[in-house]
Amino acid sequence: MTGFHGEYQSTIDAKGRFLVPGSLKKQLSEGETRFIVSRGFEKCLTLYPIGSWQKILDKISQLNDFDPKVRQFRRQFLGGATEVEMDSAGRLLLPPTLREFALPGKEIVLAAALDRFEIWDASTYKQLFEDFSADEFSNLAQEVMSGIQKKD
Amino acid sequence: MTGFHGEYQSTIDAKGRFLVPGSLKKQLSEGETRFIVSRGFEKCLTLYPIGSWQKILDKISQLNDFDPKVRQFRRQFLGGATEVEMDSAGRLLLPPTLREFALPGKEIVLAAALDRFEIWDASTYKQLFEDFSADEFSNLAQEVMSGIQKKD
DNA sequence: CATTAAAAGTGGTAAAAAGTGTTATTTTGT
DNA sequence: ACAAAATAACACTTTTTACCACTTTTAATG
Repeated sequence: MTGFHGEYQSTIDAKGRFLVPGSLKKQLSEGETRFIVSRGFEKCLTLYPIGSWQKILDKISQLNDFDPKVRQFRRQFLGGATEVEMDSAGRLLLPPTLREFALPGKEIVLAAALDRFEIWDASTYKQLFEDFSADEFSNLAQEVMSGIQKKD
Repeated sequence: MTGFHGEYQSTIDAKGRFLVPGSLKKQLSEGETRFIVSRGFEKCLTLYPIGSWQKILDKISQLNDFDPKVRQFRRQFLGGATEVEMDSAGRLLLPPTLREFALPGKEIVLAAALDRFEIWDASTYKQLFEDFSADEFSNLAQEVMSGIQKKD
């Protein structure tokens, strides 16, 4: 089953680590301790269990790197993608360049996103919802979901 | 699997050397200390482990060298390509011409790019991401990943 | 040429910083 | 209240940094 769910808070310690919340860990397979962190599309990071990442990487490595657009995309997407592993206490160490990119504060939010998680700065994340009215939400939902064919 | 990952910072010392970060070294095979550095397509350098370089070289040598365009490409691509070897302390010495080409400052970033690394001036690299909106990114992603065909 | 001076390259070391692991204490949920 | 999880504090190891010393190469000069 590859659909994560939930929204968790954590804090980054003095060494740049954060504790993976226990309730999130329960969604991971036994011994699933390795991840890839990378820049997200918005000002957040993305946390891929190693399996989810591999699928994406396979696709990208088939692209033609002599195409400048491919290179630009690759840099945005792959640049920064770093493997991290939970330590004995269930913590993850974030690479400095990525922390600078998306996590100005110590408080973070881990939000499930299909087969991966997004890591947000807590206040940035909160802002996302405050800036977004119920109406806007409803309209967006309609727009986005209308193109989807129902499966049976 | 030859997919490098990660993004690392380093600094060039007075003699033009930089220390290969320990976490990057872990991704290299035992005794893999020789590399080829060359000009990248954009304002960066490319660092090929000797094996990755060989693959590209093989491709290029299959091109028809009686075609003047091929010869021009070959010169451009191979020109500047220099072999470098890690010293006893795990440092790499950069050829002056290449440093002038892409690395104005002392702070650099090494970013994984599939089977090789790109070496960027730190502030140039940071700029890459700051100048790039989430919208542009997702458009590019869509374009590149969906068959690569769409032109305008 | 031979000699010297300057520059470039190589290697090593000590101090600082970063990363890792452990334990104890507090908080939380059941 | 109890067990599990989160926090905080600390000790220890490894890596990185910033120097310094030495060798080799290059260039320059008499």
